[in-house]
Amino acid sequence: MDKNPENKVLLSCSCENCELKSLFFNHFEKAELDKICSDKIERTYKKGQTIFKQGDEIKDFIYLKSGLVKLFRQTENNKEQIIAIAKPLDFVSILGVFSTKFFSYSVTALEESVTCSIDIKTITELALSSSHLAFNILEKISSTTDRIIIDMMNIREKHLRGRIAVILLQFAENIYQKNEFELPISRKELAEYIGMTTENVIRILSEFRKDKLIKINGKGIEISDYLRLKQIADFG
Amino acid sequence: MDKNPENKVLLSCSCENCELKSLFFNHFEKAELDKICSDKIERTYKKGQTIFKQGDEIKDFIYLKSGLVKLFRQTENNKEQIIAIAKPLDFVSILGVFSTKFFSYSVTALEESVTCSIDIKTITELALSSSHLAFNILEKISSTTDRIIIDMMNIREKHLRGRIAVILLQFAENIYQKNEFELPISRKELAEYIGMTTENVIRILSEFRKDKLIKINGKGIEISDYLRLKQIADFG
DNA sequence: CGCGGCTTTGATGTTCATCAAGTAAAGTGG
DNA sequence: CCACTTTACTTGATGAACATCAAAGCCGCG
Repeated sequence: MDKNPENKVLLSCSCENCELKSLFFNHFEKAELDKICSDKIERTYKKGQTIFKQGDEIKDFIYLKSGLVKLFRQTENNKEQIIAIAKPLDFVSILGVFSTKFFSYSVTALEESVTCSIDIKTITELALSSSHLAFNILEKISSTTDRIIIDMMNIREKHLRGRIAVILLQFAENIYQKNEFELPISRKELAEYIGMTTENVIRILSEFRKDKLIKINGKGIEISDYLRLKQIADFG
Repeated sequence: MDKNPENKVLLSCSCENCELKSLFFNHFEKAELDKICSDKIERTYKKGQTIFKQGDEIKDFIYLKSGLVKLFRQTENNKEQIIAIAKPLDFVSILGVFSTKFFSYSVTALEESVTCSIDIKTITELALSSSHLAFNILEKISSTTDRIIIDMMNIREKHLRGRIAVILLQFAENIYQKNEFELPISRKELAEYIGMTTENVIRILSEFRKDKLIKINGKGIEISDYLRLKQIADFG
């Protein structure tokens, strides 16, 4: 490639300010950074828009710059299951991204979101030429999928009240870092996330409200009694 | 390949014949192979023996040369959950192996098994110096954890009969490649694997026997009506 | 407007866990 | 090797947890 004045190139593609860079690109050679910078594509999605669909060919390696998205899959019986919710700086393409040709799940935006895509061939080539990059990707993808597995096993052993409590605390602690937040998903999606029915999600949220554990205002949730909710989450 | 006098060194540590080598060590430099060869430790475990325990420090990168092992974890409520069953050439250290200091799960042998361990520092150094190795480990670990996630989600949406059917077919197809096999785990462990009670595992196995889907002889299972079992597994 | 999707509550039935009790098998120490 | 203990296996009865069905109010959107 031709050598443009370096500053200009970097600034023009805005990678210089990308928070993700510090996360795992910190071992990059200048040349690699330039390559990614010139190849990467930023895309903005409105709430509800599809980023990719189950069955789509895997062309890009994608991560989330800002916003919130859900990863979900369609079962044989045509029901949807939410696999995970990704927040800024999470990788969105995790499952099978380097080992299969097609996505086994879909991703849609839960709020206005910005993704950054790098051609899968480019990132593969770079990973094959930079062991640090490969290793950092390995670390990041592994810890993400590990988290998913452990969370799923934790949820599985709990009764419905425990599941709801766990998921509310997850939103409060992991995603919003606040005791008061707007649920980014519907009751139906909540049900698909933790393996129960919509009706029971609603019923148990109402119970929690009556028991003064939380306040509900549509999608707005406020955790009023953190300790008791925590107890229920841990099995009470 | 190259038939030089150094073959002797390779033969002496027996890596030459290790099937795993072809799986992901195929890009190794000679020096790397020698390093692994001299550092690796093979260990034999009898049925029931512990390979490592939840909470142990992660000192080694471990894969299974022969035999069969179970990966399981202890929940807060002191119950055991089986995460996966690993067969020869599977990695045994998958969750958190490069991102945490302590194992979040235990591994025990279900039958006489041989593992090969490589010091975690050694493999990390090698991965950091060989992008091919790092990339191959990434591919292998990812596809293993992906498989676990998808299987868990498939199991979750099924009724108990479907779960048992799925798991029996998994043993027949993935592990033994035979319609007749000895269950390597107890009814209790089967229950811990697919999230149900021991009693119901037994009940449903008995139902399947009465319905002439399978034959049971203690731990011996024979699948008599593959098609109907498959239908139940896929939801029938 | 009215339509479809989301939400809510109640009533009903099914699936499943729990409890109990007995048999078989497998490990243990004298 | 046998008595002993423990662990695994099995079946039935019961009740709790949960899904399903039904009906009505709500909200956003074309």
